[in-house]
Amino acid sequence: MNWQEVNFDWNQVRAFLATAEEGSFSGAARALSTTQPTITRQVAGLETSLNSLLFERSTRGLRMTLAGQQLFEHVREMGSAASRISMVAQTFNNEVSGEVSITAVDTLCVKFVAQAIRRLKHSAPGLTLRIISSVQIQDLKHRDADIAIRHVRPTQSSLVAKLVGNWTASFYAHQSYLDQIGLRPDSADHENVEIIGPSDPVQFIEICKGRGLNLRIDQFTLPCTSALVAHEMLRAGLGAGVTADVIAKAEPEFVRLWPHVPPIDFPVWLVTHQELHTSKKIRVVFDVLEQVLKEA
Amino acid sequence: MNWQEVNFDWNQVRAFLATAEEGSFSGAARALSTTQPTITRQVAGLETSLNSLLFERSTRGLRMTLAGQQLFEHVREMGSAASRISMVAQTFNNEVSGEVSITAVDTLCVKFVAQAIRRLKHSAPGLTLRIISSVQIQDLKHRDADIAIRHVRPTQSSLVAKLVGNWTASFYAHQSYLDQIGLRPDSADHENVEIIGPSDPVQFIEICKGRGLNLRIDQFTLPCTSALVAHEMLRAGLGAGVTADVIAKAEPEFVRLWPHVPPIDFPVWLVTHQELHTSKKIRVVFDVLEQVLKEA
DNA sequence: GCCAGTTCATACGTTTACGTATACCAAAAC
DNA sequence: GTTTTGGTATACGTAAACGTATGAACTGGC
Repeated sequence: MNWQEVNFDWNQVRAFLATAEEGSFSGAARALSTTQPTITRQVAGLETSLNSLLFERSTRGLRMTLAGQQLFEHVREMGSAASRISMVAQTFNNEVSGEVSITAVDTLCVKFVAQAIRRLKHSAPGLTLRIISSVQIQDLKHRDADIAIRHVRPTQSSLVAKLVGNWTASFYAHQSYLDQIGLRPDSADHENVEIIGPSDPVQFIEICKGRGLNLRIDQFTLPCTSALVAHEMLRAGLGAGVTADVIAKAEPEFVRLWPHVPPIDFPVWLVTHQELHTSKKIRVVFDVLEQVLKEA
Repeated sequence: MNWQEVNFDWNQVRAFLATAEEGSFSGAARALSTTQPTITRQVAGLETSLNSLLFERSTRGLRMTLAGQQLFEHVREMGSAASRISMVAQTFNNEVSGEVSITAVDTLCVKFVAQAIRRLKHSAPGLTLRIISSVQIQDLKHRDADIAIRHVRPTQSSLVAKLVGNWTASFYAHQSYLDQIGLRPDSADHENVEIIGPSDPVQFIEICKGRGLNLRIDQFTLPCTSALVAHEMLRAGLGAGVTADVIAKAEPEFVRLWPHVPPIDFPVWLVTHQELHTSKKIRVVFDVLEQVLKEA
């Protein structure tokens, strides 16, 4: 390594990375558990070392310069490597204690992750589980979460994934809703059914059409961004919607609709970072989650 | 980025990298232009943060632990990214001043790099050229040099290379040596000729055999690790040896031997890092070197 | 239009990390 | 055997970086 040319402060690079990610000095300070003047100083110091302006400052925030954008790519790679360092170091710790974070769709969090936590409370009492129920996919590569439950096969080579099941989902409605609109469970009628569904129904309509079910866009009267909210809407008898069969079977009042429509099947993947997979505490949680999901 | 988990000091990682590369805290301190207590502290701090011992200390030096070795891989990648940051930042500087380092076999340094320097002295007076004449190939990726003259096509994708010539090399000896051993220039006799050659002649003998010249290993009485030293030995009339024709033709007393042996041909590549190729000052030197080498 | 909640910039006292100096140890050179 | 030359560890005064406090400017809700 030619340290003559690489003579800038690496912590200042870290400040730059956090600032770029958070969009402000103050935000970076919060993320790094430090103060805004420190971040401001560090970024200014890096700008001096590299002899380039990284951000244009204004009273209402920052804008990255062209130079900053070009450097950002490599700065992010530095951050990725730093992330891997912390993960590999985790590996050396054989104690099953501390925190493990899990991300999944909220309905799964409620049912299966809760079940996993219950079991771990006995077998690994020192463990704290952080649940990140998120609609958008969390970035495992940068360690936003340790373990994820996903329904598509991960493509990144740095992740290890295990297929723990192939589940199915069907249309359901609460008995009270059927009574209300006067629909018989075995009826194929779907003209006047209101659908509780995703906020962007276009793609969803296509999937249904492939299965012989033609829905109109105006039937999607209750778009929900959260699957858990959608589930509660179903239970409240406000319409019909798609639910995983394993979840619906726990609700005695849920009635499956349109038996002629074949269920939608989807895989269930348990995913973690390859560096973390050898960590004892991650492994323990991973294995329990696998067990719980396979039992479903 | 999850800064909760990546909570170590990045400068301490830099200290670890330098220590691992240099093999000692003191060496790392010299490389980073700081002091040994600082490096010792920083590495100790990293060991605390990562909760792993990185080096086993003894009074006569260090030995990296298994944990250190496993982490080193990612630490090095962090260093590579840091290196790229400095290179990209160079790019923004449009002034043709400062330092540019060139690495090449020493004979080429003497003849062509010197010629390039002479031209640059007029066109770019603010420039300082550092010449790294090295037998082993310098690591351009980590910026041990900015520009290299090589005789094999570089394989690394992060390097840009330009073919500036296809040169030939033949056997030469000084007139005085021929007089001494009584060899006629057009003679095919090579039984009693002493060869000034590489320190490891086995591979070299194979190449000669392929060209119809059978040399014995005991003829290599003057192995040289430096091409420049070998050249001076030739000039001093101590034996025969292979020299690039473009270099030999500047020596009026050099006589080409064994015309029946076809010349060895080899490519001449001018190489730099892809990130550096857009830097103004690097570009200026690169272009002059290209010009000089193509004229040869 | 005003006020609460942002943002970045700046001044100043305190803490932290650095460099100097030195002790100590082991292997190589004399 | 002694000296030289490498290395790490530790103590302590100094200098650099940090956090607190505060100011100025802009946004958005009321």
